[in-house]
Amino acid sequence: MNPSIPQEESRPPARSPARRILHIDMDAFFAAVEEKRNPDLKGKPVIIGGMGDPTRRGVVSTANYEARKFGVHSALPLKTALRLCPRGVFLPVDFEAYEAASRMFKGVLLGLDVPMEDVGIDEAYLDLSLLEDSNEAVAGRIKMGILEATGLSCSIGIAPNKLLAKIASDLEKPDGLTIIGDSDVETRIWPLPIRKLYGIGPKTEASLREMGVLTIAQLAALSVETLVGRFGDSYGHYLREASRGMDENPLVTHWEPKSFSREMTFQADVKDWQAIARTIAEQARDVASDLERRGYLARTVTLKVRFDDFRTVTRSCSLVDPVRNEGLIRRAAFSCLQRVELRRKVRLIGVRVSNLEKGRTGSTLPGRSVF
DNA sequence: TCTGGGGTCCTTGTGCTA
DNA sequence: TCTGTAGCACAAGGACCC
Repeated sequence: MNPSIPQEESRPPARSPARRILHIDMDAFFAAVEEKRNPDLKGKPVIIGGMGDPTRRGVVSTANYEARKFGVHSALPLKTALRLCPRGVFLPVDFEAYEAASRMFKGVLLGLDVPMEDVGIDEAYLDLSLLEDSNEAVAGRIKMGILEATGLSCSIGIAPNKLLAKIASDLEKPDGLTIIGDSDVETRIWPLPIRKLYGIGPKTEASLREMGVLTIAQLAALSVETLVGRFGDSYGHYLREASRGMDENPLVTHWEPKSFSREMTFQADVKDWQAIARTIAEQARDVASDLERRGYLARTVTLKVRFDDFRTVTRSCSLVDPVRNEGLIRRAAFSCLQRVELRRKVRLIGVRVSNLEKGRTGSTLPGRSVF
């Protein structure tokens, strides 16, 4: 609810004016970029992830539609992907190439001169509410523009809010266009599995399945008391509204970062304290460099340790004054490490800085540390 | 058996202070 | 001075997203 609009208790809240929100999602983006620069890959199952070596640790970032026929999907361990699709073409993640393509397709979107929310490398929302052109005309222009600029296809969803637009863009992939109105929620959204709803991940899905809830319609039929009792006040109310296609969230056209982090999974689990210390030092240097480059200072340093049994612990400490100094971040991370019992082998180490505030660039302020 | 990396947001527990 | 409580900040963990 918009806090700037006074509400009268005796009347129902005024319905906000109809919005037209477009969500665009590039089709199998990383794989499409790879196929574009290497046409020999066309028609082959392409799997992108980690260092491109499926015998090493890593997960699938993107699989093209041919690879998906074998059951390969995002977040699948590369070793499993290799077992499912032994003739797949495995490639390393080339972020620079994907970011270059991302800038090109977002350039097309910016050309429309409407509010845009950037969502990661291959997605965006546009607010078309003030445009006079039809949904089909705008979508057609975007698709043509992106195809000309990048040679890539995309899928588009248009709906009265972000939640529905995102679901819509996923309904007809690849190269799809789906337009959903308020009155389509029962026929188009409710039959879908709960996992299609933004914010429902594997844990919530499992919890809802235990309750016999498999579709969004079944979720919408639950009382708010049931949902709040099971999932808490905030998330319970979110599920209630989302299952009914309700979402008043505005587009976020500007935001400040809340944290910077680096983490690394070792190729083989380690017990060697020196290897762990070296990694922490490198990660402290990298996050300090992020702070410097982006012009921020951080007050909190957090160390993350994942053991060979996948148990994860974090330890954090806050400094008296915010810093971006590599040495102080490293010392803070080491002090956190001293509070972790290293009885098992370590699988992953990570360093995060948070509690950010804007600071001047061009120096590595020493800050006043508790150390 | 296998489970990345870089983020955000929320919940819960705890300690401090008024 | 002691005790209970509310509010707040911080720490830790978990779920989710791309």
